[in-house]
Amino acid sequence: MSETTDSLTIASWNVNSIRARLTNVTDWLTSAAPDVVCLQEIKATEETFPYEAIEAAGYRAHIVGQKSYNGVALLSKVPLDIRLTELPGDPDDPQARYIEAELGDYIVACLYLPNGNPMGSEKYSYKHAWMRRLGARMAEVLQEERPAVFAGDYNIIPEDRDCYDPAAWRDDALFSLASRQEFQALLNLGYYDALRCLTHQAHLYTYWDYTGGAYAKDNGIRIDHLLLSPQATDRLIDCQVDREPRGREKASDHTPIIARLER
DNA sequence: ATGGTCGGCCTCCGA
Repeated sequence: MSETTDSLTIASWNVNSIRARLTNVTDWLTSAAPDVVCLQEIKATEETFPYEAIEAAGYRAHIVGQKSYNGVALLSKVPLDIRLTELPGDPDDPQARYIEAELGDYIVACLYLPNGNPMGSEKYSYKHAWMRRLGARMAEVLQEERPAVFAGDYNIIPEDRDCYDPAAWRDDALFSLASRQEFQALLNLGYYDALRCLTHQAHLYTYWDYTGGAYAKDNGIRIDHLLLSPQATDRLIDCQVDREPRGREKASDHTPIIARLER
């Protein structure tokens, strides 16, 4: 997607360590050049985040960091105002999974929803509690009646067609009936799945496991999503998955998803 | 084919 003056491009990418992925990320920032980039699993803190390299690529970085695990970042070519650095609803939650900003009249949230495996574990109940907190926040934002983009790794496969082998994933926390229902509840608030608004492409997956040559066999799943408020949906021009970074050396297991909206 | 692959970090956990 090339830039135009009257549009805003917003991308989401789980990079699985910003330091291990640095050249892949800066190369992609230079070539794809989105205005705003939501990164997940940066696995870095303010002390270890490579601010200089990101700035050299033309982006200001705002991060919510954590050592070893999780961590989210908002990169932007244009100024934005951070207004939340944690998901409301549990002040004791120590995991770095949420950052929210304003950019003009837009609201942009970058989220890393818990994986939740194995089913029935404390991780699974944490995932579902986190999704209910996210729903409460998304309902609040909806009341502002502004264009809002909730971008991130949702760790949810919404439908059979978003998975190379639905039967194999039936009892996984990414595809359990309860997980899919909780994701549908987010849409039922009044949000739209950007990729499903405009396109009917063959390849919509955003993640391929590192094991077993999954990418070469296209054994993928679609778990990275951009959910849009009605006001953002009205401004949606295009939404694409960019598979190119997944095929490179030292790739993340996820690949970026990008939307273009009227500014 | 009862395995397989990453990243961080410290010999295992999370994905």
